[in-house]
Amino acid sequence: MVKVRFAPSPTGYLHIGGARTALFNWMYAKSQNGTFVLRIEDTDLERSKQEYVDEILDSVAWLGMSWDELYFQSKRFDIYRAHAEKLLKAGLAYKDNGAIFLKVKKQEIKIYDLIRGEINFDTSYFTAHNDDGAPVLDKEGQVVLKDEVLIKADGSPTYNFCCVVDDALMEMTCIIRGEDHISNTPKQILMYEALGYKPPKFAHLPLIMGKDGGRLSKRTGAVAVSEYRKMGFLPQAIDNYLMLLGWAPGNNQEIMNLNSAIKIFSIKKINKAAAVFDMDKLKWINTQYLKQMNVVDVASFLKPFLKERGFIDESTDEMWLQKIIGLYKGRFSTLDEFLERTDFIFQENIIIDSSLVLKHLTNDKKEIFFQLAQAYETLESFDSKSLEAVFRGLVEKCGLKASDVVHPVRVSLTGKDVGPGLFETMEILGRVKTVNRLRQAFR
RNA sequence: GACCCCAUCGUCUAGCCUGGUCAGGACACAAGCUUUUCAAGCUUGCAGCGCGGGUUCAAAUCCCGCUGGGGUCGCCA
Repeated sequence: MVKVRFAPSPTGYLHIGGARTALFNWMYAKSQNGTFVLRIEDTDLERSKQEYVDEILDSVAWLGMSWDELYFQSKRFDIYRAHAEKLLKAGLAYKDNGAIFLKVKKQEIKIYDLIRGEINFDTSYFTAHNDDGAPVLDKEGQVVLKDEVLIKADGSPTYNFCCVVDDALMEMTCIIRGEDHISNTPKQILMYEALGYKPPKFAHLPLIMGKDGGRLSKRTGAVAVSEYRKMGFLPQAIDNYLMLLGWAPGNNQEIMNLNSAIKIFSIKKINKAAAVFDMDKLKWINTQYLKQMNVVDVASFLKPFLKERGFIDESTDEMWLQKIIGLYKGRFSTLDEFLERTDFIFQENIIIDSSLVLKHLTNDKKEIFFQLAQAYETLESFDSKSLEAVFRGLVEKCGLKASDVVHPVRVSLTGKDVGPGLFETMEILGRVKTVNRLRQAFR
């Protein structure tokens, strides 16, 4: 029976790298019909915050990962202490300055990694080194090994110790975590051995890097899952993108939901090399999911955001909103982009960039704008077909070309020189805003 | 610096284990079609096995070295 865990520390928001680690753990558990545990590593009482715990739990759930068990290390301090005492009694650990240390002797440590194969370490390298890189030696010329802290002087247990005790007690079968933990692994193996527990298997995931090749950070873009949520990414899209970072479903398939993915997921097929996070591809995937969704679902996804900005309220016509979404489907990859393109619909007044005014709202268009406003004001049915018919009629009468008027009108109505079909746009905008904006164009 | 990990188009990757298909797909980019513009869509194009040695009839694939990148060196997690 497979059992794995995601063990975040609530000293910050869940970031995209952590989310991917959680995802691979979750996918592995699900693919093996195993158990997925969420363990909050809040042993650092100073830095751990409840708001981060809430945010992490919320983000994990939002991404569609459900956990079978939930633990908080802060509630298990007595367990860690008991284990330390046991080592003390067995003579494998000692007390010094209030802290409890595990004695480390020189030895080779072999770890088996499901992704990387065998990795070998020598405990001599745990020691401090001189400036020239040589290990510190004692009087007899032996390397001075640095013993591992189990319990700190303030009585709180160390990360490595809690991790080992918990992973052993919770009977984890495989530890899937980031590559940055490789160097912790030999220290932890030592603790497993001292405690008399059999070490689990390990799988160290390649790291996710920013565009600059360095670690993913705020400098290279958003890192918190919650930020992506606010930007209007769909959880399915983020899951899909994240699973592609270091793993491939095969058959040249890329768009794949979690349910299908867990059927074919294999931990051994995970890549060894670090991957660069590519926002463009994430956006593209988000677009793919948005396009697969029907307007009703997109509407319910968008609504909370639109409400928050005061763009819509309870009285907003549902059909009207769906019509807008239908018109813009395929034209936006995230909520942010949607708002960027449709703000003119929701806002009372628009600001037209002066360069667009200069280019499109030239005085020779004044007359046709006047006539259009006049005609639209009294047009019986304000639908795109009628609007277009009137438009073409008037334009021809004025001896103008439709395309020469379409763009200026679009600019006057939307403040943009690009967008969906002009007449559908008018229909959605409605008579009042359309006529007013046509009139205001030359004021 | 020491130790550890890694190395296929600009990016994500398939192929590597079990050497022999013009190294396949996707994003991005470019061009064309379509169109009142944009986007979408369709078509096409550009672009890669880091370098050097081996092993072999044959190497992206196996071995070694180099170079390059990343990670870790806390009584943080």
